Amino acid sequence: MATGRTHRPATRSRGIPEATVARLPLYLRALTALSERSVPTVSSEELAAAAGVNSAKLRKDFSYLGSYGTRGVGYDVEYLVYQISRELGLTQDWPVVIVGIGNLGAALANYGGFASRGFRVAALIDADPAMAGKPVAGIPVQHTDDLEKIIDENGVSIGVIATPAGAAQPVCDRLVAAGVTSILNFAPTVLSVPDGVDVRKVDLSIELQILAFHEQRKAGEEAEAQAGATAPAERENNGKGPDGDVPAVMPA
Amino acid sequence: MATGRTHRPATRSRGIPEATVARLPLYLRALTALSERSVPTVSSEELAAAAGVNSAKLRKDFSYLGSYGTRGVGYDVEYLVYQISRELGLTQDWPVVIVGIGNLGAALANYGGFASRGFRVAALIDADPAMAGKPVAGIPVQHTDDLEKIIDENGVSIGVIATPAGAAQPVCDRLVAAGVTSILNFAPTVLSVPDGVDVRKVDLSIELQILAFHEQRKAGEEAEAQAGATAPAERENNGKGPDGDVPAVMPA
DNA sequence: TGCTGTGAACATGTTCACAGCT
DNA sequence: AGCTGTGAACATGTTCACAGCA
Repeated sequence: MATGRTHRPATRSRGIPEATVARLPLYLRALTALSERSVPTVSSEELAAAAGVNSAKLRKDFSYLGSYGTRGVGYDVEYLVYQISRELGLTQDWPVVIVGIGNLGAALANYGGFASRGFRVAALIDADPAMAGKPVAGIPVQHTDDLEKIIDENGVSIGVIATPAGAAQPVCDRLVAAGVTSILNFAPTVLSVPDGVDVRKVDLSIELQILAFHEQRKAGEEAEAQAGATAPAERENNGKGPDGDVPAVMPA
Repeated sequence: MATGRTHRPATRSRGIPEATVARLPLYLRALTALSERSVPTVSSEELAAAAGVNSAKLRKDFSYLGSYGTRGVGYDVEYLVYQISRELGLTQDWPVVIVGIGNLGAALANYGGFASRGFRVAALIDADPAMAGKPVAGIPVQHTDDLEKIIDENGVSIGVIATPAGAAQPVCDRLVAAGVTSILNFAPTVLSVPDGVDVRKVDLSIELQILAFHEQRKAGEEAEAQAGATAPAERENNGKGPDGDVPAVMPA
């Protein structure tokens, strides 16, 4: 998914699996909480529980970063916090712009989790002239016209798109043209970007739909269990044919 | 993640891979757009492009649902829309509650993508008495005290948590106790739930951190390419110790 | 003794390439 | 001829189980 690029050929492996990268922030959060409670060391078992994964996975994940633990003891909390932060690139400052300051954009601007992790909201951008100058989360909203200038002056390489679906691709194109190489997209659209640009998508309704799928399956299992005995081999219809039950057409 | 549970032991397979389930909403969205433009059929190639995946994957995904295409022709748009909707459980109505009506909760309440997919926001719930009665997205906010009653009266099985991190687990417990079996969690916490309850997590800052990782890697590769020669085998620093920069503090 | 670190077995997911139907 | 549907090869991710170090 839009992510990988050329492998690191020379030097050492440095190939941290994508699945591991996705869990590092989780570990980091758990470790930060321990750090605040001044806990000096944790075992893989304890930390795994706090992060909601199993300990074998956690140890394997950490093994990709290096040998940061001590056998018979566990991991030094502060040291691990530092190593993971560095690995994730959080020891540097990442200026971020948020484009589209509606409900969601405002929520993102106010979200504390960004600032505390090295992300700095450098600017808020919206297409509505009425918004211009209005402060959101203490930051004045700027107009889309100045997008390129803003990106350039702040050295922004990460952009967040929280516009309506229709505006997302044009905004994306402008961000990329202005030099942004990583995009977090909240608009319900597939963005197309040139090679070398990473896109991650967060889609609220997709998550709900996945839940609905499992929810439905639970209900089905109950019914099945009640009915006793062998379930009726799944709606037979399946043989194909635009017949079957039910006409067609979606809600909308 | 948090999703799977006991495998279906008996009966027939009906095992749609999790990865496929996660893509069905994507296909559905692309198909709905085609449907609106009254396009009667699509090839796997076209649909795959619209959904941002490759065509082999799409065909494999559909093959788990059944043989819904026509060789030499493609897929009937309306028919597929219906089949996927049914598979995802979207042909039925899913009442949903949103707990925590801050910026994010309000954004969710206003989000059009829910209503258009069979999800109905049955209630908005917040702990702040000052919010009670205030309408958000046309729906009056109710107080947390009535949570159980609301769940019960509306037959809610899906809950969305958009509270601050600290409130998430208690809210989750109450939702589960009241009968909710699927939870979409926006709070930056690991929720623990009993068996049989599904949790999906959407974490804004985690996504940014993953982007930062790749962004950093890009920068590193450039530098390396410029500098030529072997990279300086990992910052030696930090022989352990509570030095480091390391910010700290949890989101909120 | 008690933990980490990791090879090896297993499970899941993706891609290829082509047989088979329309 | 043109497309779907799918076995088989491959790639990635997870879990097991234990060797090896503190």
